[in-house]
Amino acid sequence: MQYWLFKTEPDVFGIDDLARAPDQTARWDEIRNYQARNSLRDDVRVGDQVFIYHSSCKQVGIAGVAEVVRAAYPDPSQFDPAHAQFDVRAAPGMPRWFCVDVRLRERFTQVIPLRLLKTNPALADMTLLRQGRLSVQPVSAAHWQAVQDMR
DNA sequence: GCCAACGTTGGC
DNA sequence: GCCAACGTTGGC
Repeated sequence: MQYWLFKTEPDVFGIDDLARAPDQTARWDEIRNYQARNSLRDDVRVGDQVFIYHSSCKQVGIAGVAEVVRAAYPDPSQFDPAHAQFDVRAAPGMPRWFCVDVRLRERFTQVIPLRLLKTNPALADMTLLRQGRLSVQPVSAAHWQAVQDMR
């Protein structure tokens, strides 16, 4: 079992939307970054635990935990010409982008702010703080625990 | 809205 | 394969 951090913009789809989704389960899609894609496609497995991170919003930070319930499959949005994330270079049978399904496990009573994460020495070399723009990133067991300890 | 950091594209 | 130009992310 591995740990991850997935970013999302709550104005588009946040942890509250996940909580309201049928079976509190949703497709994690529209990832259009190769490094993130490679993680999704090759390394994210059913049962992996995921921090849900809210970006580009009022309360930037880690909002809760989800669990991967379906491993990588082709992201349908890439094939839909009406979709903003349509990719003309992709074709069914030759998908370029992948998605997974996640189920909510826990919504933190308070978002753990990025501002606070930055002050924790135990997180100094966490990918989130080092490579700010990666939308799917692995989290070490030590970093996972250090974040949990900040709740 | 600004802008730094980083990712992608495409000519050569 | 290099790298300039351009596009995007995301905190502030």
